Amino acid sequence: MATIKDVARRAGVAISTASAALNRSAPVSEDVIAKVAEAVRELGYVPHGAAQSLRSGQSRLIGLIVPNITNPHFSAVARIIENVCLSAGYLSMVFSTGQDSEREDHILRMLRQQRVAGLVIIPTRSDSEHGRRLMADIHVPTVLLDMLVEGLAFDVVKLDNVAATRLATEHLIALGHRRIAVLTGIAGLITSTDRLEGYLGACRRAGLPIEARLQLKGDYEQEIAARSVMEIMRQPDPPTAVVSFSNMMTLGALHALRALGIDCPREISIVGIDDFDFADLLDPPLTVVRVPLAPMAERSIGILLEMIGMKRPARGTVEIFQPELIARASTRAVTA
Amino acid sequence: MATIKDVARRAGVAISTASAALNRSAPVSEDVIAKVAEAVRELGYVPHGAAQSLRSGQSRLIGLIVPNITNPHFSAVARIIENVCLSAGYLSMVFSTGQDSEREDHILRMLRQQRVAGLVIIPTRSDSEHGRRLMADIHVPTVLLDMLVEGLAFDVVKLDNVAATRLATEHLIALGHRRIAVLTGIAGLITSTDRLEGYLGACRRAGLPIEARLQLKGDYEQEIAARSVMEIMRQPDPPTAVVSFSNMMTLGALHALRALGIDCPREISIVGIDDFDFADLLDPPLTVVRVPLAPMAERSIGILLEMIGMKRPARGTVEIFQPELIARASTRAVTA
DNA sequence: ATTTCCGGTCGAAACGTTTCGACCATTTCT
DNA sequence: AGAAATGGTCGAAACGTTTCGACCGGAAAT
Repeated sequence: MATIKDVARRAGVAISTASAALNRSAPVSEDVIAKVAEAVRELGYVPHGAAQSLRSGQSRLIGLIVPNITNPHFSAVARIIENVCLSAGYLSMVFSTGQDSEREDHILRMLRQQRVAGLVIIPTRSDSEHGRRLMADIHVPTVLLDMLVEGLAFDVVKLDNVAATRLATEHLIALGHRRIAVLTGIAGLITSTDRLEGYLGACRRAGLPIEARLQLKGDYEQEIAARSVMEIMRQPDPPTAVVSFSNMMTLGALHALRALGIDCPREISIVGIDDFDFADLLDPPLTVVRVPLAPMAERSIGILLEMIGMKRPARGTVEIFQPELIARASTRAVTA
Repeated sequence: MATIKDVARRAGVAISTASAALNRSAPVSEDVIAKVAEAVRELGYVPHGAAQSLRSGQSRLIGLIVPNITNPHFSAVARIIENVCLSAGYLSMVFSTGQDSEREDHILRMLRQQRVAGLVIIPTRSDSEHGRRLMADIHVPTVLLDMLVEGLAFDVVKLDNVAATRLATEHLIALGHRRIAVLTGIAGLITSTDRLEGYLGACRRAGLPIEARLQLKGDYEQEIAARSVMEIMRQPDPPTAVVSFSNMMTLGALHALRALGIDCPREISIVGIDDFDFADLLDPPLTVVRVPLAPMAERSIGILLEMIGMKRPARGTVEIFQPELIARASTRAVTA
């Protein structure tokens, strides 16, 4: 494969001149620029990224770490970040942790080996121990998306999670529901506690009793959510509505209800956090709280590229985006 | 950041010995191995991928190029390939072409700059001109997934596309349908022509008339499919069933029908190629032809890693996987 | 007892870039 | 007219690895 040496020889100039011509990193005559460009074309020269990276000490690689690329929520993020990176001359590398912190370690290590220029992470956990570990393992500019890790100097782009569940819960309350279950997320995650707080706050403000049994176990994935819904619906006094913390858990809940022969929305209402492409094609079309994902993803990669470009350190700023309720058919006034 | 030089100094050995100890590339005493490992731990040394890649002439990067990572079909592929790569010590880099061949060029170029060790591609087109261009641009082991490009020496892993639509069409015919529309894919793609052939063959064998107007325009995405369905359903003598070439187009069709107030499956049956997670939660639960995606993806990356590992050239082999019909509620016997 | 072999270690070259100081003509300033 | 600045070019060093040939001492083979 052709190297810059071949290009230089063909263009009849020194290697350093060819390099300068390619990168416009020093004054070069028009004549030479043209000859170099010509040689590049003829030889099909493509610079060797590893050599550039080694010498210059910078890479054009951006790491993106999400819980699961298979989830429409995260693949949408990946697509946006890929686009922004590509048009800024960077390359994004996406990885799924699968909520496995060992795997997260491994990925982080591989990315470190590649000397990525920066990282966008949707962390698996948000406790301070995990935060410390992240801080220790990461030596490049990093933006946390969707999730705040306690007391860390990373920049963060996130949703107003309290507002998200407040919107959802108040919507149900306005429809007359009084026994509202909530499908919670992984315990300890700030996302989960915030969303729980939004729900609890709305209940309290409406004078609804807070029942522990209505706080269903979940992990943001389908299966456990389905099981939790199964259980509660078999008990006496089942809830008349459910607030789900994620779209995958909403699907799990629908599966469970279908298996039990319970009709949504006639017998139970469901509202989930996070809209997605097919939400309106489901049976029933889902009422959801929409997360402004695209702007959030764009902003996060924007901040990251700015940090990299201007060599500016993390400021620990937190940008918060507001959710919005989209009422469709999975919620309905309670029929006394 | 610590280099192998630091590690060597700390362990009290030569750089080359440290390297040999790390890679087991030459006999090294147990004693030295231990000391080097110790030094690595103490310094938090992580090898510089670019330097390794530059010197050794090989990278541990695998490129994956799909039409759109946002499509559940492709994100599932990405996840599988990521897993296999990671456990084989490689790193996968996923990119979406968005059916844009200029963008595909750009991506290919960037991957070439990174000197990826190999490529898994789901090509945007399959005509021979595109094939030639691919062949010219690609100088690394490559496996084509899901799509055969005419007369090329790449190894290919694909679905039996003719069988897929044959299964779908015969299912509808068995239910008594005689005016069966087909939502076709991008013209010129071998996938599309194969699928069309499967449909036409089934129709012919059943003695159904072939009507050109029933072959609806599509591009594997939602929007155009929706428009095509809108149009045909407004004409006299609309079809009683539709075979869709992709899950996204099936969703588009569903949108269109809903907008027109046409009930599926009462007034029209739909069967789509490619199952996905939510297919059974849609309204109605979708009858689909399942594509054995996981085995296909695993096989493709398996072949690729084998080619890279054994330095064996492409053999131009084609491996074909068989689809399977999953009958759910979107298809129903025609009511005369 | 001499040669051969082998485990273990080392120094140096090489991979393909970027970057820096040096150099040479010109031009511009004083 | 001489000094200083400027545009254009070059050679060489450096980035952090891997790899190769050379070396050494001791064990095995003759």
